[in-house]
Amino acid sequence: MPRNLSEADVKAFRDRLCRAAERRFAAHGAQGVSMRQLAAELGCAATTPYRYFADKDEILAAVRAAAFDRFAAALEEANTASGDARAKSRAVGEAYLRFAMSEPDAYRLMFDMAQPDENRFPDLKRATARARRTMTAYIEGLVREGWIKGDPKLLGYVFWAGIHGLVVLHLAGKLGGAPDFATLHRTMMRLLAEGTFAPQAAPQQDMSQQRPPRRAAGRRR
Amino acid sequence: MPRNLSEADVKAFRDRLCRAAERRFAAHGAQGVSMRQLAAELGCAATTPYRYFADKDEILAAVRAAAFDRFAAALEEANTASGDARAKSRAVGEAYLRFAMSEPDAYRLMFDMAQPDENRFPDLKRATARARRTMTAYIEGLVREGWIKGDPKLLGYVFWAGIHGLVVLHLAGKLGGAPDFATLHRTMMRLLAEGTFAPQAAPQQDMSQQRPPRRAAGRRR
DNA sequence: TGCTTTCATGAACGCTGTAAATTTACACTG
DNA sequence: CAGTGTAAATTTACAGCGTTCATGAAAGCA
Repeated sequence: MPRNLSEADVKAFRDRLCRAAERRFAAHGAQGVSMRQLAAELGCAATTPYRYFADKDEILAAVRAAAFDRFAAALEEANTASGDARAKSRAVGEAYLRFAMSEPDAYRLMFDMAQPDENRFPDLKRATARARRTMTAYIEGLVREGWIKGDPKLLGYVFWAGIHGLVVLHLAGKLGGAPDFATLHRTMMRLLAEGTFAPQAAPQQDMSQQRPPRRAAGRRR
Repeated sequence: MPRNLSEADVKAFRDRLCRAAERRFAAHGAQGVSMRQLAAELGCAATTPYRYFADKDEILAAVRAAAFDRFAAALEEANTASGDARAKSRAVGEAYLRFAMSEPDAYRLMFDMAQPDENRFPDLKRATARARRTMTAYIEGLVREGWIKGDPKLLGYVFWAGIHGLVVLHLAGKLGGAPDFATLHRTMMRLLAEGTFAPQAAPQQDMSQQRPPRRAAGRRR
């Protein structure tokens, strides 16, 4: 019988490769990294990784799944913050931004990439589901405690899209730094949260009819 | 003197190539299209395009600039809609979404791509500036007429990020179609707009202190 | 008709991801 | 301990990539 890789050996190699891949993906983009470079860094032949991964896409998927898991872990940890739902949501929001800003490449790897047929990679699917669950969970707490009002699922997507939009525009350098990011983020959150208390418009009726502009009003507080 | 390409000839070839490139970029992604394929479709040698473009990136930049111009034109046209600022903003918002949904690849080419050193391509820079100007212009109208309240520049970025976040998540298939997109978009716009009338929080004071949850209030209307 | 200059081309270079053939090295058997 | 079978690693090879450069074709002027 020949030598046979133990499960631990396989995991060790895969981990080593993923670490190298993530660093290089971050530096040069997933597509600016070649198998030969990766192999050289690992000190093995160019084709050796093919015993541990089906192809380059599978490496990318593994790296993305790892990023999703780190992201989810950060959010889950933040969600254990003491205090009411509002405090928790602040902590989670901060963790979200902290991750996006400190690991922009990982963030891009996660959300700024439409990897085709993600179903090929069950582990990636699991990790994305975990991250998503954590992200939207805290919205339910906010609704439950009355800090915002509305359908948690709907609001979850809207809040997520709002933050995500800011982050990707920021990471792409499209915000030009005009208003600083913290202001943008605070404004986005404040508008969305406060907006949930506005009376729901009558669905689909002719809202575009003339109606006098309002000039603020001051609700309360 | 030898034959000399007229300016019109150059423009004709560039346009022809850009049309083919855009179609193929849309179908297979900018990076899944090779110069050889492109040249084959044009019926010329693989290296002929290099007389008209410095490299593949310049082709991409030209295609992106064209997309930005079409996008800006659509928004500008919508901005001439009759009615007050609110009607205009509705028209512009619809034009934005219509473009994103009917030409998702062009949208991704425009916003979902961090082309390095865009300054290399002045025409691209011009086209992006034009699109951005149109996008944020209508916010000023809304503020001027009192439909929303606040700093137009800040609000412009926030509204843009909100829409953009929804669109990219939708295009990336990350919304799962749970709430339909129209609902998400309507909600986002409503929350942001109504939120601008909420009293501004006192800046930076300890807002995370306990404060009783509010259970709606109903502002007016 | 020739000369000159511009444009188009084909060949070639150094890459890429990866399949297939080949070599290496280990664990077991006689 | 030598021998052997086979998993693992390497080498080789291929098709394709973006791009450069020497070469050939065509066109205007003398």
